[in-house]
Amino acid sequence: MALLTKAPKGTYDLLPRDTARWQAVEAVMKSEAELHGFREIRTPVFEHTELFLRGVGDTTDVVEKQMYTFEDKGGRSITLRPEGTAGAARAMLEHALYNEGLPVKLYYNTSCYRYEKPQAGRLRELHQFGVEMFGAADPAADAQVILLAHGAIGRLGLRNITLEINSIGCPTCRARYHQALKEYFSARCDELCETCLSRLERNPMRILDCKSPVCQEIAAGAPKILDYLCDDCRTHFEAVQQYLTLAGVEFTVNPTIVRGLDYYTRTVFEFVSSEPGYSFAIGGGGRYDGLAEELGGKSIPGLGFGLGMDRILLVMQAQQIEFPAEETCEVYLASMGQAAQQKAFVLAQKMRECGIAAECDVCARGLKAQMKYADKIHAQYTIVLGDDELANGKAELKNMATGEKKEISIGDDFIDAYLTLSTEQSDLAF
RNA sequence: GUGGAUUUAGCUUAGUCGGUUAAAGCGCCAGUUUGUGGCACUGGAGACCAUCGGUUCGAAUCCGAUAUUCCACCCCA
Repeated sequence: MALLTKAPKGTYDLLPRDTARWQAVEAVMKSEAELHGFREIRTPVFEHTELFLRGVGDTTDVVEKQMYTFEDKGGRSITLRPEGTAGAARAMLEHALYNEGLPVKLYYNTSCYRYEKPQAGRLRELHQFGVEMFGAADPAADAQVILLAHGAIGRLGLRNITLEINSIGCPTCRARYHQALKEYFSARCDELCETCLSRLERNPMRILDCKSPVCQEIAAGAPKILDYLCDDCRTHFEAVQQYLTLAGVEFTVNPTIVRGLDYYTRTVFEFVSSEPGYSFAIGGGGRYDGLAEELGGKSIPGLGFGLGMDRILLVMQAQQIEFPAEETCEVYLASMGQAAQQKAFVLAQKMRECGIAAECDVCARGLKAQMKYADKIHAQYTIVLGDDELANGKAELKNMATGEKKEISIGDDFIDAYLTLSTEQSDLAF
């Protein structure tokens, strides 16, 4: 039992009682993306391993330590996608979507896989909503993509989320900055903590947000990325901020945002939750102007973001954000005896054919049990059928909220009678 | 990957110093005189006490390993 009835580590089941909220969140994302002119793309769960080595970067933690990679029966090295951008970029290039007019604007809602050590909001199967825009190099594109994520987060009603942005420059100016950082920290390497010593070579920018007080003090005097941006990158970053300000979006510039994927250039951003117990990034993204070329395609700029659906749902739950009511049964047809059960069966199906959510007994239970069930599923109306009703061709339509009953025909005019009565009732409610 | 905690019915928990049929609330199923939900009452089902092993006459309880979830790192959505 222990093994067979337990979902694998770092995964979980989405149960019927939870799917409605997910659908609600997904609907907001989809709607916001489509408002911005993005269209859905669905790519395979697995790709050639090479795609992520080249695209995401073979020295990143995600690629080095966290990929689900295996050899298939044909000897190919296959990897479950650890993120969504590489696959979308691959598909865009493969199908030459850039010939259908620029920019190419894509969105997706998919699961990603990373071999993580799980914690709350850190899973091995995670769900991301993401968008990618290709062929737009202008800062207005950066601002629009950020605006899209910002809009979706706002529409969901999330609170305590801050937008943090940074520019990590182009490969040229970033290399100069890394060099300057290395020189600065190397001079004081005997004071740095052990972790930061290892960061010195791998990713010196990480030292900037080390939690050790000593490192923080040293980092405070370190060179700033923004001072090392080339003119083009600086102008671009300033323009992005200007657009965001024009749009009335609040943000802070956080020079320590680095992002863990190699493909990023220039603008990077994160949406960070400060909800107590849930202080993590619920989404992030940036520009990746070199990605398409790195994948062997034509040089085409790009940018996008990923929002962590699992984390967003966690925060929404923590903030007790209300979700729209679930679809519930409209009419429950209770019955007593076989003839009535058959009649209920037929009437329920007739209602469904007219688009009315109807249920009837399929457990051959007693009337009381059926009424309890109708209550449990929040049926709006019930109708009880028995020998008397079958004989008279009439039954009572009961409003479960008010207890009010009205006579209803169960003959050929049943649907019409129901529609008339239920309309009258809802009119009364207003 | 490192360090620390957690684990008892579907859920939330109690369980004394190791002592025999592991307890409660909620939920589920059924009944409360034969045709109507919510309230109340009564009853029932449901737990190899995470798993495997060890100590012991005896383990939910002590020890070990493994697993799970969570926390801090690492990293990230």
